[in-house]
Amino acid sequence: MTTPGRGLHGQVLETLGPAITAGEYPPGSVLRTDELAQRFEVSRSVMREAVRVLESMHLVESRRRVGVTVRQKSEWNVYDPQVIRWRLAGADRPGQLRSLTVLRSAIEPVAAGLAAKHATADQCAELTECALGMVAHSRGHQLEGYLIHDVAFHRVILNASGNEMFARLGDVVAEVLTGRTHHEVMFEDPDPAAVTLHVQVAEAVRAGDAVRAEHLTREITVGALQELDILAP
Amino acid sequence: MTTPGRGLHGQVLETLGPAITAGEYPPGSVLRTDELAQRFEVSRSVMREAVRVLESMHLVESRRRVGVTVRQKSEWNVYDPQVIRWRLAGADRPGQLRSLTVLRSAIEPVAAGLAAKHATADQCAELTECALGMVAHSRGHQLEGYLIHDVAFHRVILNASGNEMFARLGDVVAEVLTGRTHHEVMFEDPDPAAVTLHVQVAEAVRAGDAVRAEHLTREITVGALQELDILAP
DNA sequence: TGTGATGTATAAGTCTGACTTTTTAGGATC
DNA sequence: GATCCTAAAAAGTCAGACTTATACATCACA
Repeated sequence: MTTPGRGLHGQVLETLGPAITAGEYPPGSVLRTDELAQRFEVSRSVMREAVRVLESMHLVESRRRVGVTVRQKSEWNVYDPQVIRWRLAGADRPGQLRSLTVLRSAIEPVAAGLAAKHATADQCAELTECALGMVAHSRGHQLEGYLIHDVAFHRVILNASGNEMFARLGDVVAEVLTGRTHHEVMFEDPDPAAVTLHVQVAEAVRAGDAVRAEHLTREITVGALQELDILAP
Repeated sequence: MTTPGRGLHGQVLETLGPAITAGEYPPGSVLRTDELAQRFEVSRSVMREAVRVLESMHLVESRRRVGVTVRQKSEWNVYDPQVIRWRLAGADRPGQLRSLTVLRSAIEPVAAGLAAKHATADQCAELTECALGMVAHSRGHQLEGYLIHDVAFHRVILNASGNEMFARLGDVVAEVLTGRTHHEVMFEDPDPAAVTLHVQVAEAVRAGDAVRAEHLTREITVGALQELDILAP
């Protein structure tokens, strides 16, 4: 799924990044480049490049005479796909999934509304195809096939919104949906109501009915929130 | 406002980053590290670190025997605060502001709804204070004072939502609001209706009325969209 | 003519060692 | 006790040599 560590510095990041995001080095911890270089058995220049990347993600801050300090969690670039992957692979995976699901619930309905206005004929067709694929795989424990079409469906919606910021969340949504299917409790077939909603969203988008598309998508995301017990009493 | 180029590699990024995001090097363009190092009069190691940062932002891709290739715009990490700043400083500033405003319109209402449920007493007090500050500076061309309280208001909402993904958009919102006041057409005093809405949102959050807080905030963001002529007929 | 193996040039990748610069801690001085 | 000075520590910078992957061209063979 993920690109396997481009170069030596990439391999270092593959273990150092998750370690930091997992809180193994609590905020305020100070690391030294030389020591890290020894620990990972790479040259200083390679380790420096790795630190630069962590710094650009706002995970650490490098200062003279002090060292490489781990930043507060609140400063991290939590939208960086790499950071998201690291956190999803770590201990606070549940919390991360909840945060991302709430984010989805805010974005996707609006994206669907915009998609109803801006989607091309090709995108409408693709959307319908995805929805039909979901229907076709909604029974008889075909979870993998269902997931593929589900992910594709939401990607099309986000892309068709015409907003680049929304479009870039395709990977995040994919990660959340995949995570739900693979790691969370989901042995049974998907909720038939959810499947129907997807089909209806595709129809609404094709019909150019923005209000309806937004409303239906909101129902989908409410369902996602309920699965994680995120809802007001 | 922004940290002025930490280190030599940071200074290089300050001119190379904006150049790439501005499309000065179109996607597919190939740069060579050595050549760049010469152009910027820095050593190869410094230039390599700069390239690593650009690579972590998915602005470029570095491959052996080929060079440093500029990626498609659709691959960029558009949520990276640095990338956002670079783009806001460049030619496609208007488009960027529109994208971010649409993003706001999706996020902030949901954030306000969550804030109504999760805001602490301190946050409620701060919110009220901000709203009152906005009222106090809403007449007589006190745009700067108004802006400060406006930015603070939205930051509190996002933080009080309790969602880390929302909280991290505080800087983005600040950038959009500041941009609107400073660069766009805004000579007149703010719309009184908008000021009232902010006060009402503060009240709703304090009262724990999530639905009302969300609805009122949606009205605010609709106003922001209308200012940029983003709305369906 | 097309296809597959081979070779080569190229640019990134890596390592090392020496040097510079900034910043902080701690001591000396008043 | 406050201020200044000194020394050490760690990141930062640079130059040069070497390694490695790989795109591309060349050539042999079917």
